[in-house]
Amino acid sequence: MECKPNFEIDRKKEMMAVHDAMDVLNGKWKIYIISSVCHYNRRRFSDILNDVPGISNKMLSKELKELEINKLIERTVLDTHPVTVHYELTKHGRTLQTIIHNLTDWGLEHRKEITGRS
Amino acid sequence: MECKPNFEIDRKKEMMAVHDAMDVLNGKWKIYIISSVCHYNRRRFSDILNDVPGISNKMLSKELKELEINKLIERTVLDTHPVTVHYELTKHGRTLQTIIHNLTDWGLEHRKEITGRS
DNA sequence: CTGTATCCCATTTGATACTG
DNA sequence: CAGTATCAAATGGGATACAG
Repeated sequence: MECKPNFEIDRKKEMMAVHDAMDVLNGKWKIYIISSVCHYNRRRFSDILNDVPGISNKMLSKELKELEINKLIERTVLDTHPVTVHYELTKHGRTLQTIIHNLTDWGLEHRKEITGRS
Repeated sequence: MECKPNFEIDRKKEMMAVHDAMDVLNGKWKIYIISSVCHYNRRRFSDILNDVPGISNKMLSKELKELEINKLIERTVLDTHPVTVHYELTKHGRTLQTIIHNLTDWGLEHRKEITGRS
């Protein structure tokens, strides 16, 4: 088994990469926020607040900041009175669509599996 | 836009499915545990403890139970002294490989994006 | 409208010790 | 080896009030 050493290194790298990805999607709300913004292309703070059932303004604010730091969404302040703020996915953020789609498919299959082929 | 209503229903369903999936992968350790078990096909408690850096036996025990409840892993007790316990992925658990692979790829790209094309 | 600041509770996680 | 028990600490998250 001369492939074993590389095998191990690859596994470390894989774990790190998965960790990076999960870190970004972590928390109770991020995927829903992304889903909301992605779905409408461009969305305001209070719109997202309505889109995501149960989220508080505090949490939304916090999560949006983290998503911005991770360059997944872009925040645009419009000079209106009172101010309007748009959020939209960056190009990088849109690359998450594949993952969200996979998670959706898997989630549907999983529910079947757990509930016994409902 | 006569497609709007279905659009909305689909979004709810999608959110629910993604939620189901994230629920299962939730917590700090599950994906690493899955990754470990998957990688070696069959793995013992203490092996996983070593594979996943930083995890405590309490957490490992708890996470393994949840994974078992969700039918992602199977626990086998061998009648040795002292007892040996094997964990392996179920067929359903193995379907997570696609997602883990996607997360890995995305994580690598994300790191490039954040660190500025390292 | 778009947030920020507090306060406070619940859940999660870690450290350590112990059991069959 | 494969866990459990217990206590303590950290974190997450809701409610409410307030600010630009």
